Amino acid sequence: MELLDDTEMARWTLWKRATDAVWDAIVHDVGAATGLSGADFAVLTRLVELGDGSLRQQELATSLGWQRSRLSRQISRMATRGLLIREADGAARVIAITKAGRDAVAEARPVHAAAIHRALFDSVPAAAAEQFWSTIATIVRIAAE
Amino acid sequence: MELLDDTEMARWTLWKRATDAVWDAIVHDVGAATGLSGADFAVLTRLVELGDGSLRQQELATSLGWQRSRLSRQISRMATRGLLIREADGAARVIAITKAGRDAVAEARPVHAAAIHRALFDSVPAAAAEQFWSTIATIVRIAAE
DNA sequence: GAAGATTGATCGATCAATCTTT
DNA sequence: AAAGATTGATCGATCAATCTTC
Repeated sequence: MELLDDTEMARWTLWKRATDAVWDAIVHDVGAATGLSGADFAVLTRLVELGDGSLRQQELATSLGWQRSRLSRQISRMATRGLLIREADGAARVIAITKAGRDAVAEARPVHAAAIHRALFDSVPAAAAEQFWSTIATIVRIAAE
Repeated sequence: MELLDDTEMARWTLWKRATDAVWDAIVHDVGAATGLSGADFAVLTRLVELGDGSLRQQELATSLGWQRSRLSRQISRMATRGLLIREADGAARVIAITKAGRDAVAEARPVHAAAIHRALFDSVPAAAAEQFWSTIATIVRIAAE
């Protein structure tokens, strides 16, 4: 029945604040520049990178790690805003990015990249980078078990 | 107008997955053991640690870094469940933990601590710890600017 | 009926507007 | 009016139930 000691509590608080602050900074910058939410951006980049503009909804869900219903609603909202369209293919749906969606993601990407550099990469000293990123990789592996 | 190169993209994806996985693991374990959400747990531990059981709503909001309205609604839900009570003090409110709230947080704390160890601390090699946590501290400082 | 997707119900978060006490 | 808090409206997330196409 152990609890966290002071150092551990401080480290946990630090971790929580760091992870929130990085995400908030990126969402803020991308949103301010383009009006896209984190979810919007995630969907659009997958369409462009994995599917060259279109993907089956199923594949999109898998690559995002989202529930079907969440993606369905997200797509509805994005379709309303003209960022993508839904095309039927039998029982399946193919989601295709529109011109407006491509424009938005093209505008967002450099902002996204710059925000990640500023909020995250720039704080990791070059000398510590290897070690740091390998630790993060270990965390993913263990935490997701 | 730079974008992320492959290594950077991989690192960013890794970071996002690691931070999500750690939080999800902790929320899952605490929720499964006690029925408390991350927000419930955050509120209750502040009451106990900062206020020895009760705090002005204002102070609670500040220490959580939450908007007034969010806290107000969270407190309403928690009061309904008997985890705390609201007491008027002029225009202010004093939030006091109940017996049920104390029991819940007492049950949750060791689970929370164990989850943090497993999902986060155990993945940071002792030899890299100093360096790692000081990098996280730098990230907080820079990202939150 | 199995695979793929959407919908209803409900909960949680946020903004702006409002109410209350001093 | 200022400080403290709540409420209405709306958006987003999740679960279970439902609809559609094969």
